[in-house]
Amino acid sequence: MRTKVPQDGGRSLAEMVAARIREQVIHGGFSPGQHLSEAELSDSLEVSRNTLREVFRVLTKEGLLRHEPNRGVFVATPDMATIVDLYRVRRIIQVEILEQAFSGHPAVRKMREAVERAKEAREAGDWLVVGSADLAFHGAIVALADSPRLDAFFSHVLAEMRLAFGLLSEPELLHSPFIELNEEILKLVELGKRSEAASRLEKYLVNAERVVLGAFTRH
Amino acid sequence: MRTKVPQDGGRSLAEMVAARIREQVIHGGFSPGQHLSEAELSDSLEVSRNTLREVFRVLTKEGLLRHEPNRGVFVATPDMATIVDLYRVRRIIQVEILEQAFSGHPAVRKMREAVERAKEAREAGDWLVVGSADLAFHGAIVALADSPRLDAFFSHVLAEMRLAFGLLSEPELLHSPFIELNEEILKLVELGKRSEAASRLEKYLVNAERVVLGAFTRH
DNA sequence: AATAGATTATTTGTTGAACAACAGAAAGCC
DNA sequence: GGCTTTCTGTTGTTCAACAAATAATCTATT
Repeated sequence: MRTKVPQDGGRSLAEMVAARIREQVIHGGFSPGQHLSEAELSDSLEVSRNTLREVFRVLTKEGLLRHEPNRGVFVATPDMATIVDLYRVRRIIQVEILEQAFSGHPAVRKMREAVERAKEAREAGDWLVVGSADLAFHGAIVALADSPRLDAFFSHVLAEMRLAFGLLSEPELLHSPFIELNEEILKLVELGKRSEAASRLEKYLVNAERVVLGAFTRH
Repeated sequence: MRTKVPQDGGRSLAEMVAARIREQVIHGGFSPGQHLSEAELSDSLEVSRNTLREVFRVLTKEGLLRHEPNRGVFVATPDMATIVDLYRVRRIIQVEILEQAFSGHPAVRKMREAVERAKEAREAGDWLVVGSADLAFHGAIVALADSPRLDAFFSHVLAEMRLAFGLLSEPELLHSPFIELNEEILKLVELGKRSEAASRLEKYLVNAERVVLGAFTRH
């Protein structure tokens, strides 16, 4: 299947190939643990092997691929240890950020938009959009800290979470129960009740971790 | 100056070239903002341009280099915004980790070793080692969280801090006053007084940020 | 039938040359 | 001096080649 990456003014080909593969990894276009052959993929994407290797280095740094010297590159395989670590990271970062949040911050608007979008998508039964909105809500929490480094790091965390969620076939179970909770956290932030919001978020994360680990166990 | 990277059993050439350049960036072998010419550097390191490009992608992701499409790669230039963000990241991550630390954790030993090493190096007047020990102390704090992702992220934070410190010519000012404070934090952790340790660390970070920003202003 | 060792095939890691595209510098014109 | 055009140098990408490492296959032994 030849799928040449179209040119998008301004962006380098490597960037676009990276975006393409990132998208495919996150949305299950490759199997977990799948080996990505340089020769095959460069052929099907119609790019040179060297360009693809640059892309592999970048996506490996983002945690979506795993590079083993002399053996090649594999799609990352989130396992239970991954889930545990991701939620640990989130508990440390998100909770602390919320403890220091202020309600007038522009990112609160993004949190609100994400909650509304999730509710609409739930009515329409579009669980993929619900999931995206849920994760966007959490990215917006991190954006409260005004830290480009934390934003970038957390975007990798979210990408890995999407990858992990993609392994599970229960989007409704993963996201639906948390829409009301997100709204509650949002309201607390809007009211300036930071400690309560942080406490609520921590409970949410502990719960969500349990749910996700449970779903992993059933696989 | 031709400086071929020696072969080191098992590691790929790209990895070793990355390590070489990382070392040079951190220790001031290049000027801040310096443009790194692919042609020149591949020639002087005696590696192919393609290999070097892979390395550039990796180090760019680590924050040590800045890649501008079609213009090339430049050594990162920590400015005051960088310092502000790095300390913000540290306040969010390190303080929260310390709030949850337990005194029996193996990383407490690393913290202790770093403090001892700093004290010895201070006696010997070796401020570079004092600085490394100080940063290792902080890496050990993060290691208390047992999170590979936070460890990796923080190692980049530390590399950027080293780069920033390298711009300043006052190692004594940057590190000496904090050896006793590190020991105090260590003692509190060893005694299980987490909140006090966290509070102490927060004050330290606020102070250190001021000192570093002050030194930047004088440059 | 299972295992170990040898051989073969495939893939990755690296190189170097080539060329198109882009950015910056230099030259020319008003 | 300012603007435009041309030139130069560098980056981005491609391709072909080859060495090294790993995986797959085959053969021999128990």
